[in-house]
Amino acid sequence: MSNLAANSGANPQRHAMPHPVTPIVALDSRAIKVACANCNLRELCMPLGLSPAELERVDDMVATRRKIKRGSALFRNGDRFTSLYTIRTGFFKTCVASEDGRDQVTGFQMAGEVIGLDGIVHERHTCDAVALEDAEVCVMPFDRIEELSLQIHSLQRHVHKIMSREIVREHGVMLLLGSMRADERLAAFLLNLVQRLHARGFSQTELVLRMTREEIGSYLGLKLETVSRTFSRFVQDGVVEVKQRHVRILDPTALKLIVNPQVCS
Amino acid sequence: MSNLAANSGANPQRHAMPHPVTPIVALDSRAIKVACANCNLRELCMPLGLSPAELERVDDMVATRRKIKRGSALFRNGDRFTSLYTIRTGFFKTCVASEDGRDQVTGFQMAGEVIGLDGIVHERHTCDAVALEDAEVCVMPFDRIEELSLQIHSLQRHVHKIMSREIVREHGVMLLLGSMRADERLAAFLLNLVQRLHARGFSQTELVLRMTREEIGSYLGLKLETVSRTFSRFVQDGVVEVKQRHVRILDPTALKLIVNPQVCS
DNA sequence: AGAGTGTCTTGACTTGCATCAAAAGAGCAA
DNA sequence: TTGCTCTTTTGATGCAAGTCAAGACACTCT
Repeated sequence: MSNLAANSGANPQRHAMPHPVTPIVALDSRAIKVACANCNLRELCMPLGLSPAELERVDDMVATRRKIKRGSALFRNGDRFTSLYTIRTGFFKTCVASEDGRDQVTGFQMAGEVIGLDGIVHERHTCDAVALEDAEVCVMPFDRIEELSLQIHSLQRHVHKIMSREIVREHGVMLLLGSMRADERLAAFLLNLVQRLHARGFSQTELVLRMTREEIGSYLGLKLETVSRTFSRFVQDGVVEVKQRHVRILDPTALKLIVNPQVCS
Repeated sequence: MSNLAANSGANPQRHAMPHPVTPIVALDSRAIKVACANCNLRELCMPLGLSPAELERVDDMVATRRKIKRGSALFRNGDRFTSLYTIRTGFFKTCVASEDGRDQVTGFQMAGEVIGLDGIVHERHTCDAVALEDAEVCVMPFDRIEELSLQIHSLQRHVHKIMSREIVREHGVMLLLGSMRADERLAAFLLNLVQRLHARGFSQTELVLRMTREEIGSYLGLKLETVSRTFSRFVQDGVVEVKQRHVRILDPTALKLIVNPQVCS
């Protein structure tokens, strides 16, 4: 069964990293002075090419940082909207609920990604953001973001891009939910996760799921049993190795082929 | 079968309007000078409370207007992004396609709504916007929008809200696609359409679908046969009257109950 | 009016996923 | 350790929606 089990340390992904990729994310943050200027997530959450002077003002924009314990919420549906949040460490899910209690995970967010955009329209949040592991976020009061965007042109553009990116991402999810089969959905999900992790310096082939089968199912419009069965089928077919939440992708091409039946890429 | 058939004139919805609601939309636009200042869609697409001076500058922002024939595209996936568009008249669908040719309608847009937000991130559009009937849009070059937002604070806020609204709307679609049955989806779809039409001065109970069953199906993650069958079931149950694309809602409460099994509202 | 095309409805059958149920495994506290 | 809970897997069965196919209907163009 290989050494997947051996990776069960505090952060298996780091041990598993097989490439000479500089990790953009330093998960132990004690030593690092917390300021945008020397934050290694900056290129994920801030526009490039800021002058030192501008960087300083952006630093002022980030009011505080906030730690969220695993399982508790950064904000909930109905909460007054005040700020956007950039994830420094940890992993979140966002979910909406219908009046009759059904709920739907709308996304999973990791370091460098921004949450809270849903709150802007009505000055209230319309979904829950729950930490799937102990997390820390930068709190950026939206008033200040708007103020500063008036002065730093590239920040304004950046905010627009972040929102547009979210819209495009959701288009992709709609495509997935509207027209894919269970195995295609799960394959697309795994590829997306691993690609985002890779962009943060982690392995391209190995990952630890921070969410339960039920949460994956909710995101993908499937029941947890279906998620589990589909994982099992992937294992049978030699496409991935799964040990609980540890997943190793053995055959990335096969996964891509599952998502995209005809054309390989 | 009642007078549904009698409504097949040029614009049945207007005849059908039963309330003393001032129509915000004037569908015949010949007489009206086209300028934001006296556009009756302004309160849908622009922030409230602009000064006359500001209004004039907003007018300058709207570079041109553009007519799109039924069936042709305002923009297509891959097109260079330059502008956002506000619909003046007509009806659009937006759709994305996967590499292997499946496609998914991501939304239907009507007068006063803004399309093109998807293009901001990568300066290219990632979906097609196709007119479902002859249409006219206001072309707003995005550069100018950003420029003017620096000066008109409420415009900046407005742009943010429009994007956030789109994100929230898509959350709703994800909930629908991820966790609802066919009848719930179709009921939610009808209620949403009629609600938006009502906000534009049309009937709360009667509407003309501008799209085919297949397009509805694509949007709702269903096959056209399922859409058709579900319509038939609604008719059988006396919830709606359907004659081709003319739909009359006989029992709005029943529709709401279908969407929201437990709690009536 | 008639032919042609695109759209919609309906029926018969199939299937992918949900549901229900049971048991195994992992994690945690006493 | 034992007991408890939460998560995951797997099996048996049912059903909602998909697929395939035929025909009806509506609209357009000659």
